[in-house]
Amino acid sequence: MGDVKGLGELERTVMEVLWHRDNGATAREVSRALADDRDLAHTTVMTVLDRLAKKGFLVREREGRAWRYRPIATKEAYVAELMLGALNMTGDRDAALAHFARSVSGDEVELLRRVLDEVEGT
Amino acid sequence: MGDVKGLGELERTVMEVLWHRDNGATAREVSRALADDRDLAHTTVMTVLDRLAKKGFLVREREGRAWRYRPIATKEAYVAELMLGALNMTGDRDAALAHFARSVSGDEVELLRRVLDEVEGT
DNA sequence: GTCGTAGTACTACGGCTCGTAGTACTACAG
DNA sequence: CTGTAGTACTACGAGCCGTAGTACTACGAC
Repeated sequence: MGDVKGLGELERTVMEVLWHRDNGATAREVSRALADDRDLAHTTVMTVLDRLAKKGFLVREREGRAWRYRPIATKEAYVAELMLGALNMTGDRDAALAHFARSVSGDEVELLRRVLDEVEGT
Repeated sequence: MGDVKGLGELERTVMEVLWHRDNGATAREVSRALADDRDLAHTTVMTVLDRLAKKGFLVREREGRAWRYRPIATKEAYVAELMLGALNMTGDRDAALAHFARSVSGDEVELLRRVLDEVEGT
């Protein structure tokens, strides 16, 4: 399992677009989606999509002459993996985990508790 | 609150050394500590320490003519902050958090539960 | 059948970070 | 006064990322 790479700003923005739609998107679609906020050359978007695919964040499959890109993991999985990556960086997972648990807000403590209960049932 | 920067490989190694001792260390001490594993010029270590200080990971204070460097945060705090950084990257903290909670091992679920209980008491 | 349009692949370049280190200067010990 | 440890400052090459151009292809419209 390779280490979880952080993504760049634009890369993350593009991932965001893909995460927001079921069924992925073509370069053109991503381009259009970003057109409102940012003024990017179409090829820029294509390059980024290509890199994301090479990095293993996207799969692409043919759709006519174009490619349709799909995220391999959900955003939540990605974030969770980043978190685990950070956690693995330490020798003392427990200490770090404890510290983390104390850093989340009250509501989230509630949420965590619920999820833990649910996991317990497994 | 700036974003949590990831550290480079060597930077982390150096932080590791500092985290492993109370009371920080001088450049020379870090140099010596690393001498076994890596063959680094002394100035390299100094540069790294300097950068870490500039990035806000270390404080330094005079000790004779030398500087003594001390981590500003504990390793656990750093890791926790990295995790929170990842978590903040998402719009849906809850979903990510839930996903994360499901990704930790059984023992850690136990640990988390204990910590949560403790927090509750606050 | 040719012309525009959308699509692809490939290449490129500048900025920033990081690993790595040299050099030049200073201050204290013997 | 000379070596040694220390500092500050500068540097350079690799890699990543934002950004994009160019050159070529395939399909639809006329």
